[in-house]
Amino acid sequence: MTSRPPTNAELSILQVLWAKGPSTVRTVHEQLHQEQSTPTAYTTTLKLMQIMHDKKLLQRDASQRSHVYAATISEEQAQDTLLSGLLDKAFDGSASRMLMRALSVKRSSKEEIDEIRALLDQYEQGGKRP
Amino acid sequence: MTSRPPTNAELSILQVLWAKGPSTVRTVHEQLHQEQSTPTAYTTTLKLMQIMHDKKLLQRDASQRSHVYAATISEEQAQDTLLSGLLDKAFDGSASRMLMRALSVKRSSKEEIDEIRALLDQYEQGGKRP
DNA sequence: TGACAAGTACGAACTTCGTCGTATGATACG
DNA sequence: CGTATCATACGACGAAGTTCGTACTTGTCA
Repeated sequence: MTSRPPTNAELSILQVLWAKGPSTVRTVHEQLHQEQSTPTAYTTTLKLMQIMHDKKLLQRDASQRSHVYAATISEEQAQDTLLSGLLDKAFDGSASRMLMRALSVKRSSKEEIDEIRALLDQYEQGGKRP
Repeated sequence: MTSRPPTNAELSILQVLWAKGPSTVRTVHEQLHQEQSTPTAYTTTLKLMQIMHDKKLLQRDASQRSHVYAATISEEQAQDTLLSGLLDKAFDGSASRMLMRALSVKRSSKEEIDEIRALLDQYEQGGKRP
């Protein structure tokens, strides 16, 4: 029953919805249109969102002529799905190994490094458990 | 020229090759066969590896009857490709944001946390740059 | 040498994703 | 009212990935 992680196109749509809250297809499409280097047709966005509704990735209010869609999963949930997939597939489940590569890829600033340290401290304090 | 990241099936094959070094299709297939919950036919592995050779993901020595294949990219390179894709797509390029989710997903041990801290120290010292 | 084992090559089918065109229905407004 | 506008629904298609069957080639060995 575990459905697949959101695809790229789905993720783009979800991101608009997370940022703007419940929106019509028109709104989402226009936002994407600005971001995309090679924009797509309106009906592409529409179909994608309909499919996502079938997949329960979106819920919709069809009481108005222009249906209003909202994400059914949070950004964090989506990130977790994607991340744990990658963690398992490519890093043997090791978060530290993954971070090591992430740092090598990303060339993080001193600020970000410090932020990560703070995160670790916080994690050790808060998220403790038997 | 930037080709796509390796797919899941391709990644499985690469992992065998990374672990065992240059190998025949037979060797790779038998290894996968053990790991897979629903094993695939020999010719599937063969075809995949042929395609990967076309894509330059594998190189091969065809001097013997059983061709010997080897990965043309390192595990680290593949991880970087996958990771930077996910970082861009889902985390707005922020390594710290990603780590935060990774920790929440993975429930890391104290040992792993310490390891990450060590990594950060090392990163700050070594990889310094203007 | 002839038959069997084991290898490669290749085409075909199926799935998922992403794309779009077109049909059809509702709304507004002159 | 009639027509232009804007929405949804839906079918089709191409690319990519994955799977497998089958044909062909090559080596082995009794």
